[in-house]
Amino acid sequence: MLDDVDLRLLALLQQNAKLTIKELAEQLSMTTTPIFERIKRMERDGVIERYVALINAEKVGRPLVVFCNVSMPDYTPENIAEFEETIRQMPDVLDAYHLAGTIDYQLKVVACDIKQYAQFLQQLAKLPMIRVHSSAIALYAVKQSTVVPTTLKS
Amino acid sequence: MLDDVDLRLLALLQQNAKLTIKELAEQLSMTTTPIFERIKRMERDGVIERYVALINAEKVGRPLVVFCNVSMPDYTPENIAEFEETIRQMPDVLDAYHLAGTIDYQLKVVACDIKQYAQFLQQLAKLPMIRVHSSAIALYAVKQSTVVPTTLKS
DNA sequence: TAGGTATATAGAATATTATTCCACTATTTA
DNA sequence: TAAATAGTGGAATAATATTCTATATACCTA
Repeated sequence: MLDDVDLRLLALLQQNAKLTIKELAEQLSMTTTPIFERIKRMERDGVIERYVALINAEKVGRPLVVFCNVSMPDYTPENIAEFEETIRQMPDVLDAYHLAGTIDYQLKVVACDIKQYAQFLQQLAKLPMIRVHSSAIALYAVKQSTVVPTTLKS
Repeated sequence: MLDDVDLRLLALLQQNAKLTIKELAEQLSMTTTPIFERIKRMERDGVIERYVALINAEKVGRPLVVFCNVSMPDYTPENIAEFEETIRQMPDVLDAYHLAGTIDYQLKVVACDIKQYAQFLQQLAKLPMIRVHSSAIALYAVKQSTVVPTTLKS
């Protein structure tokens, strides 16, 4: 479904979505027509999901990243659906993964400071279907990337 | 440094970087000139770091997300610098945070399958300055967002 | 109060880019 | 061989970004 040109195109667009069709074509040694068509096809097919601006969290007053581990003792479909929907609607939770193992969920939370994170935890604690297990504060980000590798292996 | 209009502008651009100046101006009930200037200013100031395409990891053959916890028993500046630089150069590691606590590091890794993740772990195991502590496999993503909240509190 | 600064409106001109077409070519496949 | 697929090269048009100018407004300060 995706050939080598597609994958290299995705690599470029993941690094910089502002590259023009012309620049992309040059870097891939092709003309603009097929590049344009490939991009549109991948947008249509959902390979490219969206284009976004990445901003500096510190500069908008969110310097704190905390990983919050949560378990769900009563693991029912209703509890799962309700908890996950609640999480999706919390803007401070940037990422949330359902994990295999005893922890069940890991939430990546951004906060202004510890005090605000404490408030966040209180919100979580109100949810009856989960138990907050532990929080791990990030000292700093070693790496923060949105670039999914497109070449096989590494 | 950032006023309310800036923050609302950032909220829009974080959702969809393809919005035109005109559309942004309309949504903020302003004219195009100040919107254009505000964006350029925030790009210059590093508030907006970059524009990227977000792609569907599954559709490029990376359906697996694993969180890998690593500790560094001999916590020296040299070991820290070397390990972190190694991590930055591993394309399968999308995110890496230095955590407060016993775990030290958490890596978010994307992989094609468990077999490839095993190979990744073997690569990590070669690094003499760290000890791989545990891996947590993500069953699925409840939420995946790059949108840092720009309004105070939540 | 008067002047200066910063930021907005409104409109226009130009440059750049995206988007859509078309004719033609090369390669692969049925 | 004929049809289908994907590319080249070029061109036309529409949409956008970018740069400017003139003017208005609010706010701060001397």
